[in-house]
Amino acid sequence: MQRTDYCAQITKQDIGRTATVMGWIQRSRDLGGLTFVDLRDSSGIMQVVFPGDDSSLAAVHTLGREDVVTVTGTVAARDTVNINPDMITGEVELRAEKLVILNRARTPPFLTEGTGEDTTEETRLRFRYVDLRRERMQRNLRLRHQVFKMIRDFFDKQGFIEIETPLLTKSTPEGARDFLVPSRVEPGKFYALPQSPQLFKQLLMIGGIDRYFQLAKCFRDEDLRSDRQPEFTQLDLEIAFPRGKEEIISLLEAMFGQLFRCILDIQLPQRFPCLSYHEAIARYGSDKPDLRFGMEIKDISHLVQGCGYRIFTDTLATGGKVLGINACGCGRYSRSQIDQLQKQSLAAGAGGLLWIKIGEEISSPLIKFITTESLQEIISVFDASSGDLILIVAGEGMEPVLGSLRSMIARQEKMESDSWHFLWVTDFPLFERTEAGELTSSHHPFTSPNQQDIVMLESRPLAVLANSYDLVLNGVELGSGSIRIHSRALQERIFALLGLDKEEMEERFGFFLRALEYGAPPHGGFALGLDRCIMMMAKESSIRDVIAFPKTTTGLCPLTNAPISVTKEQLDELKLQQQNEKHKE
RNA sequence: GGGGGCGUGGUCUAGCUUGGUCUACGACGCUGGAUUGUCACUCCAGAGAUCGCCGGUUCAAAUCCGGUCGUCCCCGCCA
Repeated sequence: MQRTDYCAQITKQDIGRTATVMGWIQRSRDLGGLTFVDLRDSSGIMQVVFPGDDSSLAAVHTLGREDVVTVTGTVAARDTVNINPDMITGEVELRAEKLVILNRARTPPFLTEGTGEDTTEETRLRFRYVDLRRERMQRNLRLRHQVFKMIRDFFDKQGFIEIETPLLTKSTPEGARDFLVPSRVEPGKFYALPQSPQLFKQLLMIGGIDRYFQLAKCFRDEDLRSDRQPEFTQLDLEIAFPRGKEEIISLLEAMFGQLFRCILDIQLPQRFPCLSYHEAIARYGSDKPDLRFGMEIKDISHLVQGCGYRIFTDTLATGGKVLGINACGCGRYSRSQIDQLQKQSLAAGAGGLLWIKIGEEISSPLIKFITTESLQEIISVFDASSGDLILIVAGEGMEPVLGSLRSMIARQEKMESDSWHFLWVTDFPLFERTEAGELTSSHHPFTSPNQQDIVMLESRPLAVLANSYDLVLNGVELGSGSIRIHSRALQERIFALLGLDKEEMEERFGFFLRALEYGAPPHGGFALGLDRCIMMMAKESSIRDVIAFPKTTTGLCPLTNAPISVTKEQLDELKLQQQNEKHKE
């Protein structure tokens, strides 16, 4: 028997016709003389009816969940009273005439109905092949495919070509920890799996590829989170001779516009708003602000200048600022809820948290220290009214403290509306200072500085801005890009500032520096975390729900049990020795 | 590297605070039977658990303590 139809595609138009469907038993309701079976395939579910008087169909009584069958029968209309409005195929049913059991299934560890909330994620992953049958996972994987396909088509139309870059490549000891692969032919030497195809795509530009993209697998050996996996997929792209960052920005806006319109039926604005890094920090306390809600940071330094309150005057005297946000509607917060906010502020690095609660009357620890007029001025700056709570922090660089309070409150107060706020963040500092006091690239060392800042690279490196752009959606960083350095001399200056001497430069990046000397065109590009994008489009809270076979937070695969020990022979072949466990200390 | 939550039949869970009544609750699932319009079918009967693992305290441990493993969340980390 050959399949003629998919379950959920059978409609009233097919009534009277013979159909053969194949799939899994979702559920069967055996009434004795009459049996109903919900049959599921990749398209969905339809009801199959088995009459009791046909002995050739007697096997229906033995069917269990997830058994695999093929059924031939006649499509029939259901009587009006029997129509199930909750089912896509609820107006029809298949009257079975022939049943073949293709395969029996052991009782599954969980039901494939529902979204999986009724079992643990570990069990879902161990039996992923069963878990994937549920509608939610089928939908997510289909969405993932649609996104991939649409991206490929989009960039193809824009003149890009997809080129694969090596997975066995060279460790560039900067950034995340590499996954290493030992070389058999060169004992003691290792390949690294790419953290991104960064250098290869730049080499492709130098190689005369005008527009490159790749749906690239990337690997980073760092601790995992609900939005991080050790291997993940990024949309990597690069163009030669760009019309500045503007060209790349508008390409991505067009791409997202199409994705959201065609896949989610959502119309995005043609242009996404843009904030400079400094503006983002000043207004939202974050370089990836969530614009689904307001609660902007306000500087009230000028209002409290002469108030005489020690904490304020001391802060202002040492160059700090007095900043605050208005937690709208949080005026009802109890002492312990405010304590919670205070704890969060201390954890985020503030010396303390001051508050003004506006209710029937105004209560605040500040009342003793500042005049009623100043208090009223502050309240009006925040546009606060009864029921609001103003949170104030004093110090230097306190914006991120308020940023973290801002997101904490938004989450608590459910201010995160069901909307899509894309945002570009540009003009990041090219460098930042590590704890050890060294300079490090805030993006990556191939990012070009703003043209006019190049003169102060050595004199005031922290003031140099990068020709870069991050894309943020609802407070989540989706990706980042930049116009790259295409001159060897400038690239070497950057490396030198990062503390690399000539020898290290040659060893790590010699091949690349050389390539820059052979006619490297100006170029720039972008890298976008696709798993994260798809997670958000699917409204999932974990990246694992949009990846077919993800790893646990400890990097294990409950399905295959990877990673596992290898044999002595395998290690010998690679000239590797296992360190004795006892030597760990 | 650090902090926190969780671990009890196939699955999800109650019990743990205050050890004994636990011969471990319930639901779903499973097995057998009945059942001709169900769609969370219904009804009857039944099976199924070394309470993650190791050790300690105690007359007595699912329960208290220590360790360990697994898992999830967060900080660090993720150029």
